[in-house]
Order: sequence, then structure tokens, then C-alpha cells
Amino acid sequence: MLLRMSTLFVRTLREDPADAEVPSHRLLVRAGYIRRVAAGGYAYLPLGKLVLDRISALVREEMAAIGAQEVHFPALLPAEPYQTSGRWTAYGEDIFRLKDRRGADHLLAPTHEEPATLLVKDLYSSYRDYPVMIYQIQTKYRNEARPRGGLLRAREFLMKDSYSFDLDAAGLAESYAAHRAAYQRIFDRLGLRYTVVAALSGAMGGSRSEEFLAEAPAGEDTFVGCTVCGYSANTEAVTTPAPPAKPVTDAPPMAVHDTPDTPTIESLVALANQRQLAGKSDWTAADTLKNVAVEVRGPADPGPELLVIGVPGDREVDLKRLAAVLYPATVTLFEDWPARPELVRGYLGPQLLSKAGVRYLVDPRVAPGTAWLTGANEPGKHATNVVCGRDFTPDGTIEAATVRDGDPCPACHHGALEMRRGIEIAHVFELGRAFTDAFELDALGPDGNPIRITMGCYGLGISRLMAAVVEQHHDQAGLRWPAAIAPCDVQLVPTGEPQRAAAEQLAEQLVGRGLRVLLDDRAGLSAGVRFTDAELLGMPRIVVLGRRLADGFVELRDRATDSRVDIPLAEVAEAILAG
RNA sequence: CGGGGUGUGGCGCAGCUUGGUAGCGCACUCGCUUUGGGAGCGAGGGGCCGUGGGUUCAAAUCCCGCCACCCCGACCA
Repeated sequence: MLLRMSTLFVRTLREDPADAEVPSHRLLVRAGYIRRVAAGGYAYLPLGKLVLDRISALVREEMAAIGAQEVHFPALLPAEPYQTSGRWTAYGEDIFRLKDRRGADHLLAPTHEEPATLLVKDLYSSYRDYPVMIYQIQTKYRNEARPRGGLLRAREFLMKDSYSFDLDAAGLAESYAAHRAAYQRIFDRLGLRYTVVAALSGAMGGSRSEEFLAEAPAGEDTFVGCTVCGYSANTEAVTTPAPPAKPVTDAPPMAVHDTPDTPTIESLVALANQRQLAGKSDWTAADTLKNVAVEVRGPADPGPELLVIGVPGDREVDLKRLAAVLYPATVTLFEDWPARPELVRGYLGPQLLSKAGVRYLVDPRVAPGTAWLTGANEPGKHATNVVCGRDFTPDGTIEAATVRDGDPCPACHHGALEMRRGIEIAHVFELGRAFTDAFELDALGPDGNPIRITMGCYGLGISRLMAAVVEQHHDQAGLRWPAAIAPCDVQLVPTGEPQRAAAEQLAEQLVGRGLRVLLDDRAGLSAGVRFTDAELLGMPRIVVLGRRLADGFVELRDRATDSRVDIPLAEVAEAILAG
């Protein structure tokens, strides 16, 4: 393949576009790979389209390797299957809805579990047909409230989505593992630094899911990683190591103190130190037990349930984490204090809760035998030496406290956690039977009884991947494509008129060796312009035909390392093919 | 949806405070020179200043409405 700069449909920009902030967006526009057409909608110019196609080809290879078969669904679908699955409403505003000429509801599919399930139901009926994995690479639509970061979050984007259908849980686990491994091969081949974190399934339902996050400051997902071992996880999924349980008898008896005007942890700690409560003057927020009242509503429950969460006072209850843990129930802060006069706002203590029949869940740090400074359930009063297991008994533990830099690692126990940011490049789910139940997808079993099929779905963002690769592979001067998906293997740069004929010859020779070549055959440009453009465009190799050409030498540059060596003209092809 | 910001040739911007009929750099066209790090000189083409209304003899500039886009947050397989 030979591309010529003189005719290539591209325009490089000397300056950064004003509306681009993140590196991938800035550079892809500046180098002429993409152009914004609408908010969250991008046109791919030839170079961008080549990258997209190379990523797709690589993904297809790995999908074929695990036996997944490519299909293609319409993006425009009738609403009915999504009403059957419940997602027509569950997805809410994020779905693009439209009506056909008869007024029937349609949507632009955000993902294709419904038609995939129906297609399998349409074709297969015997247990002998299973398992099967199908996938497609297709444009997806999300009516994002706020598209951002160019390709990172668009309203129309390219995604590879696969669906597995198995007879039993063991089969599903195999399909899941096959996809997981295939994704790791794909991201390794792309040269991405990424991490796999356990995630909660959210609106997709199902039991198990993991996200693949490419580390990048521009990423929107926060996750935590251990500075020592390889542990990483979604913030929601972090587990807190519990301190060892202590005998409850070790602590002095509980004592109630007057603590007027101390409705906040901060004011309480200040007063406790000033009055040297329990003989101590080194009270910190971590010695206090904060009790937060929330209301939980299950999807089928008639009314909200009151729930109190106990966390050490130096932490907040992370409502996002709490909501994830309690999903599908929804949770809001308890506001209706007049309705529960026995609960004293600001002076809530678990001593009462255990007896009053209010469900009380605590952070794992609130272990049996730990003693706390907490509310005494009377205005202006707190209690010291309130011991877990003696003065109150929680109904269980819950992971709902904020996670912070420096928290202990739950995996290796001696490392510290730190917050990191990542781009979600893929998400794999063990869906189970959420969709096959909705559509009654059964196979007739060997004994003549129907078997309800179990399902997995595996999304991978192709266009987002392109941006993620740029986030990790660029420098001040421009793009640095990994060889696996670069639009071309090499860019040829003759520095002046006398070198152009040789560059043409070299281009032909390299193309003959199967290389993708971009030739800068533009007339009348200074060498500086050519260098700058070549670095911006980011082909893995740049060959400069310049002043040493007369001696039979050219300069071979490696864009990833910016290293330069002079080699004989005759050896260029070998050097590039050698990698 | 809340907060902030910006709309002026293809791109990046100035002009707006203090109204007088649009300018700079890059890009583009032509000519000559130049050719290893975004060349020089000369001559050109291209913009109803986001949009609708108002004020005024006169609006890019002042007033009111609307729209679009960007950033932060909320939301988000």
C-alpha cells in the first residue's frame, strides 16, 4: 500500500484546535485523522479510517481465534424487544428514540442483547446447537448528556459487541474466560497499559462483570491500585481488611458525657479534647463512630426501609458505593426526622438502634471489641467506650465508606492503595438468564425437557480504543502509533528536490516487500515542514532521504523512541521488517 | 440538569470597554528565489462578525431573546 502526501485527503493543523482539551482529541484533529461533525459525532479521514480498520481487523482475528462468529444487526430497531427486556424504560434518557412514519416507537441501539437473543432463538432449538458465540462490529448510539474528549465519549461510536449462549453455568464461565483472555491478547498487541477491575453490573443485570481500564489521566473512571502488588479494583468493589476482633471485656464501661453543640464530628473531637473525655486528649475523628441514616427502596418493596450505616468519623458514607452495593435497590439520605422522634439528629448512637429494630450495618473497621466515641441518642450528649459486641450489635458489615489514598491493600496487606484514572475500553459480563428469561430462550435437552440458556455479553469500544492508544502513545510533537495499528509502517521524507526520485524508488521497493508506505512527495516544501508533519502523523518509522543520500545512506528514525541511525539505502526494507 | 466560558474568512486569534461599515498570523492562488527543523520577497482570492429582534443617522461593538459549541459537576453497559 502506497499513500502519497500530495494527494492524501488530510490537512494538518499548525495549532491545537480550540475546542480540544485531552491529548487524543487534540492530536487526532491536529494530525488530520478525525474532524468533528456534530457534538459527539466525528468523521474519520483516510488516516483515521485506516487505524479504525486495523483495530477492527486485529479484534476480528482474536474473535475468530476463540470461535466467535461475526454477524451484523441493524442499528435502527423497533422498541418492542427492548420493552420486553425492560430496558426501553431502564435506559431512560440515554437512548435515542424515534418514530417511524406510522408512529411506531424505534430506537438507535445502545447495545444489542435483545436482537442477539432473538436471533439465536430464531435459529436454534436443540441442546446440540450450543454453545454459540456471535459478535458484530457496529455503530452504537448513546444520547449522552455531555459528550466529551473527542472519541473518548461520543454519542455515536464504533463498538465490537459479542454475546455467548451456553447450556449451563460452567459453559458460561468458559465463554467468559475465553473473551477475557482474547481481550487481554488484543490490548497487549496494542501496547496498552491496562488493568482489569471487578465491577458491578448496573443496568445490565447479571452476576459478574469486569471492566478493562486503560490507564490515562483523561480517563473518566476512578479505580484503586496497590502501590506494591498488582491488585486493582473499582472503587465500589474495594474490600476493607477488618482489624482482628478483640475481647469485649478489655474496655472500660460505657460512659455518657454532656457534649453541647456538637452535631458534627469536627465539633465533637474539638470538645472531647478540650474536656479530656475518658482521660484522653488525643481524640481524632477516627476514634468516633459516625452514624448515617438512609432510606432504601427495593424495586418491589412497598415503602422505604430505614437503614443506619456506621463508619469511622474520619470517613464519609460514599453514596455511590452504597448504591452499588445495594443495587438494584435505590438509596437516599433519610430526611424525615420528625417521623422518628426516637432518632436524635446529630447525636445518633448504635446503642439504641440494636434495640429499636432499625437495621444497622457497619464498616468492617467497626469490628467486635472496638470501642468508640459516638452519639448517646440525646441532644447534646455523646458516649465513650461504646463497644461493638457489648453495647451494640450490628446486623452486619457493609462496604460503604469512602476509599482514600493510603488505605491498606486488601490483597497483599502491606501495600497502600492509590486512586488512579482509566478509560473503560471493554466490559465483560456474565449476564446469566436476565435476557433469556425475558425472551424465553430454551434449548430442548437430551431428556426432552427444556433448558434455559445462560448468556454473557462482552463489549469492546473500537473507536474509544483508538483514543486510548493515543492517550498512552504520544509526545509533544504528535502521535506515536504502535506498529500493530499504524495507518502506515513507514513515512518517507526526501529533504529536497534531488532526493525525490530516490524516495519514489524506495517507496516502490518497500511496497513490494509488503510494507504500508506514506511518501511525502509534496513539492517545494522545506525539510522542517516535512519533519514536523511526519512526527505529528506518527508512523512508527520515518526514513529521511537527505544529505548523505549521495553516499548511499539514509536516516532511519524510530518514532516511539526518536532514535536515529544512518543505514545504507539498500538495507532499509530489512531494517524495517526486522522490527 | 446546575455552574463557568466562547461564537469574527479553512485554522488560531485581535477588534467590543469608548458605535462610524473588519484586521493580524497561518493556510490557499500566481511569480521569482530558497530547500536538514514550521523559508524570503512581490502580487492576489476568500468573512451578510452564531441567530432573531430592538436602540441609533449609523451596530462585530449597546439592550433583550434564542441557538450552538467547549470546560467543570450531576448522570452514564
